[in-house]
Amino acid sequence: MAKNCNFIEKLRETGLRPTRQRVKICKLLYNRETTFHFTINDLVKKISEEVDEKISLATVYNTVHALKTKGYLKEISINTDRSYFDTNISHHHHFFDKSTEELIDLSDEDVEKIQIKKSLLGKKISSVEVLVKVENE
Amino acid sequence: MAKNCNFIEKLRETGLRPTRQRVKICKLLYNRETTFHFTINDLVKKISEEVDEKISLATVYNTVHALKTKGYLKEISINTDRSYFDTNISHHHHFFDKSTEELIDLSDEDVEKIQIKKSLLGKKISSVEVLVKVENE
DNA sequence: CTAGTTTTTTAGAATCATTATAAACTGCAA
DNA sequence: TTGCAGTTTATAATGATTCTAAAAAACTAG
Repeated sequence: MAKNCNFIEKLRETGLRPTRQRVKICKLLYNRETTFHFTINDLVKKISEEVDEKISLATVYNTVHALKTKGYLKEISINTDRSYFDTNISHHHHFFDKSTEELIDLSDEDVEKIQIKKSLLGKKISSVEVLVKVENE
Repeated sequence: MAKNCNFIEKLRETGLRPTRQRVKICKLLYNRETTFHFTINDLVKKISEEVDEKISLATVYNTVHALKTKGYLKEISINTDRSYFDTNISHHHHFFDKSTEELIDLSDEDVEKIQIKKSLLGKKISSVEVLVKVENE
């Protein structure tokens, strides 16, 4: 789902009906230069500012969840009180700025390859994620 | 706070009054062979099984929070719906078994040193944590 | 030891993010 | 255009966590 693409087709391809609400949310999320890191609250605020139609809170949750399930969004766990989502779905890591509570992408190449020397019997690795917390100097 | 130590002294040293409830919780958490990974819910269950006195939920939360603040517990963010805590406060990483929802320690030596090639102006790194999610093969 | 002060515990209420519900609505295929 | 499965919606429910205010316990000084 790159910039300016046809969200209607994209949604349809993955079996999500391109409803008014979904298309509007997708435009907000993906029609932008850079990746977008957000909490549900951020997104709701953005909708109320930039969308000409009220979208109910439940729909925002439903849509974000559907996009996540279809692989269009990544969920990042920073702390317990709320979920962060990331429109960048490529494999990458994150900085989390404790001062501003913002997430910043760390591309895969920004982190030296991670070697895990231990393995667990009967288990396979499904993901390796690095979270680098930063604060003001 | 190693195995079998005197919790009364330990607590007092950090300015926490060694109340009955705190001492009992500390015994549960630290009087064991291996490190303990738990959610509040796990701990409450353990208390009801192994402690001869009811400890109110608010006290469990208060105590865990106080121990965390004093550096006796580490909080690990895996997902949004609940907090995990770890009695191992040394620098280390984690496996998270998606099948059992269990945390497993990965010692610092089990992970090849992590090099972050990018830095943020005016920010310093306060922690680098690796979370390796695993699932059944 | 004891009175007085401070901290802690407690049950229950409050909060906040998220999920469930069930009725109304909509996209779409026939 | 019609019918129905998929969606949206307002609102209620949930569940983890935090708050509150009163009672209890721990400490301190005399």
